[in-house]
Amino acid sequence: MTERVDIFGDGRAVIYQGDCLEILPTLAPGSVNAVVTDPPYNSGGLFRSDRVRTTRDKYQHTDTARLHANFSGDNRDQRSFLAWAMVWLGMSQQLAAPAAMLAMFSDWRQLPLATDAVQGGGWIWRGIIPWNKTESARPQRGWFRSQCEYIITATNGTLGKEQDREAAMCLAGMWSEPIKASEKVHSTEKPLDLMKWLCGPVRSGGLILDPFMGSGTTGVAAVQLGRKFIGIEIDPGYFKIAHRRILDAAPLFTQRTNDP
Amino acid sequence: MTERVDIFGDGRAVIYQGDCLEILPTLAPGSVNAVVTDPPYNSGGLFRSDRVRTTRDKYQHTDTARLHANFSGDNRDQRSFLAWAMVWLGMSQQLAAPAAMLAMFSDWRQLPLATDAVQGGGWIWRGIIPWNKTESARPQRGWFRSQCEYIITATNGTLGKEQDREAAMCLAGMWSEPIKASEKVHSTEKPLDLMKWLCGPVRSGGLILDPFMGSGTTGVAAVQLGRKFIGIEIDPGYFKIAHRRILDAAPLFTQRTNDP
DNA sequence: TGTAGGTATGAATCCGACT
DNA sequence: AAGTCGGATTCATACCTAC
Repeated sequence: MTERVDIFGDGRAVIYQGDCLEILPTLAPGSVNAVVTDPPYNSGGLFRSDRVRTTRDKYQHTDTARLHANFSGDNRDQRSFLAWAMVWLGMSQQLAAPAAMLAMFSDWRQLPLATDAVQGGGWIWRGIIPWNKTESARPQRGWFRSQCEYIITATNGTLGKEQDREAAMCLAGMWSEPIKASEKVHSTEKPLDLMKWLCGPVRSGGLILDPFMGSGTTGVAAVQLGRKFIGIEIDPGYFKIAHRRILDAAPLFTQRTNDP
Repeated sequence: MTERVDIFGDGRAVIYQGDCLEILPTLAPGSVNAVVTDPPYNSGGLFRSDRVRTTRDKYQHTDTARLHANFSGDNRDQRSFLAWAMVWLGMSQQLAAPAAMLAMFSDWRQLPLATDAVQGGGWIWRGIIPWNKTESARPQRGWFRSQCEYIITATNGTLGKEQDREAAMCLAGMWSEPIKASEKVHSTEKPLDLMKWLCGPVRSGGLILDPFMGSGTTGVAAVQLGRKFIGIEIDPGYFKIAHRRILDAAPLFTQRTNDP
C-alpha cells in the first residue's frame, strides 16, 4: 500500500507515500547520515479537550481565509506520543551511519517527552536549538509570548571525526526568522533557510532522511545543497506537493539530464 | 543555625543565610507573588565522572584568572535533583498567592527534569523563555553552539485577573543579552536587566522570593522595581555579598531614612 | 515607483456555554 | 460536576490596495 518515487531517476531523491513505521524497516541499515524531521507535536492546550480538536481548529482563527489542510497523527496523548516517537526514532537510529546527526522539531510543551524519546530511541542527545519566530508568533495578554519552537539535536554515537561531517565549522546555536504565512503550503511548514542551515553538518553527498516530509521542505534543502534525500509522507495530498517542490528545487542543468 | 537580616529595617528586603529547605517552611503561606530563582543545575557532562567534578573545574579554563568560589549543591545525580527540586518547589508553592508567578532558570540538559519538578511541585507550567547569550557562549567545532539558557515559567493556579499582576501587557517570549564576565561576582550570575524584565508581571509592591539568591541579583532587581523581596542563600560568603549589593541597590533617599 | 493606510495571520489560550 | 465544545481575543508583522 505504499508508493515509491525516485524523483530524478538517479537515487538522489527518493520519496515514499505511506506510514514511516512500515517503510523505515525496509531501508538500508547504516546508510543515513542525518535525520532531519518535524513530526506531529500532538500538543496544544492545557487540557485534553484542547488536543482533540483538529489541527486547523486548534491553531487557526475561525475566520481565517487561508485555511490549511489538516494532517493526521496529531491527536496522541502524552504516553502514546512517547511510545510512538521512541519506535520511529529507534528505527531511524538503526538506519543511521556512525556519527550521523538527528535534528527534530518540537514545541515547548512536548520538549521533555521528545528528548526522552530521542534518548530512548538510542540517540545521544547533544542540545536544543531555539527557533525564534520573533513577533510573528501570537501574543498573550499579561504573560510571555510563546514565540519559539525548538530543535533537538543528537548523534548516533560519538560526534565522530571531521570527515564524517562537513567542514568543521562552528555553527550558531539559535535561529531567528519570522513566519511568512504567504509562502506556506503546509500549516506547520518551516523556512527553507532554516532547513538548509540545519543540514549544514552533513557532508556533501551525504544522505538525509525525513520520515515526516510534509510539503517537502527538507527535501528541497537537501537537493539544493547537493545531498541525497529519502522522504516519507503519509498524506497523499502532501506527498504530491512534496514531489513537485523537490523536482522544482533541482538546478536546471541536472534536470536536463533526464529530459527526453 | 540560620541568620536573618532585614536589610532596610522596614521588611522591604529580608534575607536569610541557611538551607532553603529549612527556611521556606517558616515563611508565611500565601504571601508570595512571584518566585524568581536560579537553582544549582547539577548538569555536568554526559557521564557521572563529569558530574563529580566541582563547578569551577567544569566551567572554567584552568588558566582563567577570575576564579569563583565553588558553590554548594551541584553534585547531585539526576534522580535526587528531581526529588530535591520537587520539595523546594512544593514548599514555595505553599507560600504562593493565587496566580503567583514562577520563573526558574535551567540549562538545556536539565530542562526535562526541571519541568517535571515544577509540575510535581504543584505549579502549572506555562512556557519556556530562551535566554540567548549570543556569541559570548563558547563555540563548538563542527556542531551547534550551546548559547542559550532557559527560563521555565509557571503559575500557581490560573493566570488570574489583571489586578493580580502588573499591567496586562504582552511580554516578549525571549531575551537576548551577552554575558559580561567582567561584571560578574558569582560564576552563574544573571544580567540585572533580565531579572528586572522577568519581574515585570509582578504588581507594584508585590513580594518576590528567591530561595537560591547567590550574589543577590534578583533582590537588586526587586528593590529597584519597588517590589518586596525575600532571599535565601546557603553560602555565608555570597550571603554577605548579596547583603551589600541589595543595600546599595536602593535609591539614596530611602537609604537615608536609616542613616544615623 | 513610492508611500500610506487597511487587513489578514500566527504548531494558542481563555472562558463561557453546554452535556 | 467534571468533561467537552467552540467562539473571542491578543498585536507585531507581512501583505495588499489605493492613491
